[in-house]
Amino acid sequence: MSLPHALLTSLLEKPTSGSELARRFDKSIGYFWQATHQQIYRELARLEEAGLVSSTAEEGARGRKRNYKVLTAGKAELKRWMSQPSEHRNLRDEMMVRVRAAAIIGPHGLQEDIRIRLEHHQAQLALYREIEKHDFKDKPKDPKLGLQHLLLNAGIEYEQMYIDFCHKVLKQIESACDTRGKPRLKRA
Amino acid sequence: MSLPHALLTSLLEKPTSGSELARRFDKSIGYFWQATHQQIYRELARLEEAGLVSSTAEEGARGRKRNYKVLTAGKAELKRWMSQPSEHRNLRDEMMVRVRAAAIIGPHGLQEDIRIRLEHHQAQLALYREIEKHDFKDKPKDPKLGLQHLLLNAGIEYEQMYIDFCHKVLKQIESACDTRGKPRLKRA
DNA sequence: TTTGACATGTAACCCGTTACATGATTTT
DNA sequence: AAAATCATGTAACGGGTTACATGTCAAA
Repeated sequence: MSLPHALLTSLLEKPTSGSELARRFDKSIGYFWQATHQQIYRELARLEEAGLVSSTAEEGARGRKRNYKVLTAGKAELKRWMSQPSEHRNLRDEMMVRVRAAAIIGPHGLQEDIRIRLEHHQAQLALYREIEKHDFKDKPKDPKLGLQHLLLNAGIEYEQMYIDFCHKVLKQIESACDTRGKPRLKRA
Repeated sequence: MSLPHALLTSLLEKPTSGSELARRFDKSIGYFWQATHQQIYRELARLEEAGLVSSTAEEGARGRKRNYKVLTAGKAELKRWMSQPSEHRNLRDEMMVRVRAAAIIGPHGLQEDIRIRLEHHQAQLALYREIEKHDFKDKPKDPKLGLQHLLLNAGIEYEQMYIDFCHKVLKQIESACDTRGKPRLKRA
């Protein structure tokens, strides 16, 4: 249940509207926690209902921009949440399942899929590096930015790892095909 | 939608019952795709309904062990799925959200949380290494195991990366406290 | 034969997703 | 003023999770 707290964090940094939050979620926090605008609106309504945030707009002002800001209770809730043990989420990656399947029944076109993923992760890596250059390289050691820089670096390392993994799998599939002339298929 | 295909893969490797699959999912495939026994039973029922697997048990034999095996159509479906582009899942990690929050309102007990996570990931890493020693070290280069070894290594590298990240964050928080005597808090 | 563990199943809930609708605002 | 766009919202669905229920089998 991180979404409300991600929103609180984002609103604490700078009060804004739901649509703006949705856009901001494509960056920064969005690298580790994504949300569609429907989720965000739903959650903002709940947060307001719970008295954790307030918005500048009368009831039922559909279509008009609402500006949200965090109330004291909201900040308190965020602190409370921070001091609780976080829920652990395991890795969950469809491609890994496919690699496992390929180990059983052969590649069956997995290479193409991996190449697509490779492109995506390479693009993501390039984006992160661009952000790093733009946001962190000039300010040598602002301690306020330290944690955010660590987050960005975690993203960078993750992408590098993923890219590396893709290359290894491609190489492995290729070499297995070379040795045996053909991907291993147990005939049904 | 990987669960049915993960089940097909697992059943192709060795036909078994739902409960056994649930147990096996705690290992191997389970490192990258988890499922509770309810999900597994639900999905097995669907797969049988769709004619992709068959089970040894008359209708409505509740409580009695059912042995599932993959039918030809099931294997075909798995191959079809493998040649389709896979869905991309972004990272989604609650701890990262907390680190981001800590960058805004200060640590607030985050360190303790990180230490718990550290222990977990260290234990996971140790487990993976144990598996590697047990399953892969003696068989130097069985090409059939190549992909599975790569998967295991991906898990190992991921855990190492996560552990490393935790250490960095702890260090950063600590040093920030040293410099300023106290974690930076904007008073409400 | 009763107890307890095991195997399967039912039900309800919440989050995340998708499709779409409606009110406001800006552009032409 | 009509059209396009923006901001917010409603509704429905599916996967994943949790709690619990029921039937089977083996051990005491």
